[in-house]
Amino acid sequence: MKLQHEAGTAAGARPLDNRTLWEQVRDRLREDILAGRLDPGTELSEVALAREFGTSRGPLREALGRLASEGLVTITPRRGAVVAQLSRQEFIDAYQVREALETLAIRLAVPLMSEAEVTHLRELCELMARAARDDEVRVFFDTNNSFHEALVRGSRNQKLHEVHRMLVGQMVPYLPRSLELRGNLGQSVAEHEAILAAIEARDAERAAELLAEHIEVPQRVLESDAGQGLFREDSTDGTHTDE
Amino acid sequence: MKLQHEAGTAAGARPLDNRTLWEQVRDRLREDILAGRLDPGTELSEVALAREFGTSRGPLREALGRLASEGLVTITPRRGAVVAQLSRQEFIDAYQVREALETLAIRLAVPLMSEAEVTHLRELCELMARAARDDEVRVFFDTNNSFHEALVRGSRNQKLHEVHRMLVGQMVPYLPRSLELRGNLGQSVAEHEAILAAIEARDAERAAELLAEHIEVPQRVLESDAGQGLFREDSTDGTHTDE
DNA sequence: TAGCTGCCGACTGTTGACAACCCACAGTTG
DNA sequence: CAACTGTGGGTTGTCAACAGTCGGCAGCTA
Repeated sequence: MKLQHEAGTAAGARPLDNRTLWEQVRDRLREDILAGRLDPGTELSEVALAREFGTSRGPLREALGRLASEGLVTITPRRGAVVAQLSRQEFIDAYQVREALETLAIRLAVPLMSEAEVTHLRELCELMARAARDDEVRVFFDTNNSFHEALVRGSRNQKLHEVHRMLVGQMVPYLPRSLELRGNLGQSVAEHEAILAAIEARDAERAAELLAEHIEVPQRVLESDAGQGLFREDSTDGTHTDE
Repeated sequence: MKLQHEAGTAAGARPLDNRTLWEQVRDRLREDILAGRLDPGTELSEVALAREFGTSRGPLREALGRLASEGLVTITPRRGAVVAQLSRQEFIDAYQVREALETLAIRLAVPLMSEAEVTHLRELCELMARAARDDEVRVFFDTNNSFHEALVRGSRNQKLHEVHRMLVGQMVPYLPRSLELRGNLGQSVAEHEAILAAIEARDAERAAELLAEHIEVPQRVLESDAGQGLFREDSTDGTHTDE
């Protein structure tokens, strides 16, 4: 093996912009979707977007294709691409899977996380508390995501991290609205603090239980009657691409 | 809404081949990888494959891109594509995630599966027993996969099914070899039968426990010392595409 | 001989054009 | 008036060609 390869370029010698065009397009589109600037169901015309980004249709097709594999857009052959829509059932399904993933994550993470990582969690928790107090839903939402992602990162499981990010990515466009459903943010903050306490006590089992309960909250709300209008009603095809 | 849209074409009126070229290419490449006809690390040249399939490079690039998002191939910008390789650590990681997913699946599936589905599981179990007796590793391997997939399908959770298929797809090229590590196939058959018994008794909790133990078997073997030469040693980058 | 420099071949990234397809709309027919 | 059919605009699918980049090799220099 040579001696190049990552880990050597900390900062200051970055290769300018070695990314290809379609990678840049993909990342920008992903950002737009995740930030809510592109609502689910929005049609994504290749020519229009190509004009907008100043490229040809090639890189755009490539980008759309990747985002489709991530579940962020839905491509129908010869019909075009739209920002992915989740039916209520699909969203509930995703929530269940997410619960299983994060439960695994916290079980792995509790004995593995460093003090610094736990401290970081505490900071995020305090940020959430402040955002809840000031009713800054957007900040609360982002911090909440950071908290859960930090947990997953703490598991030291790369595949878990990948799968989790993909799944959460699909849910993100709907999360702000489901957060509002959750009722007061205060309770959510309390739940996070309880989880954090269990982590600080290095009690993996209790942390996992609390996390499972925490994640189940919006799920129950959805399974009841509230929040009917958030999702499209027909459950024909959602994201599946083949077979 | 009109009255077209799937659900009307059961069989016999298929639209010949409405699939696009790149979809066909993707599916054939995926088959080749999953069936082991293309070993991990094999270089996938666009021009060579385009000639082989009789298309231009366009559809091929598209297909390779999708497979990359599925984790089946690894694309390095300006360097080309290779069949994805997993490090031992990544494989262990995937096994852990798979365990969490299938545990969730069986918990959901046990109260939901119909008698017909359980019967199907029993048939698969018997097929595995026969394959194990005759030492037909390939048949055993395929049937084993069918068994686990049937469990996931029984959960009625679409997202779970998607994520599971993606993950298993990444593991498949390495599974036959890890199956050999597992030792005698007989024990595996016994484990499956125990799981099936718990399902037939509609005991979700016991089924989940047994399944977790069952999946952990090859994991433990890997974490010990055996099977060192199966994976590449460097753990630089595996499948991650960004961030 | 060891190390560096510059070229060369091969590959991928990107583009623009052409062809095929789908949907919507208008016109026609009963 | 309702339903069907033909046409047109706009979209995506595919192709072939061009341009840029990378890695290896030959040749030069010390």
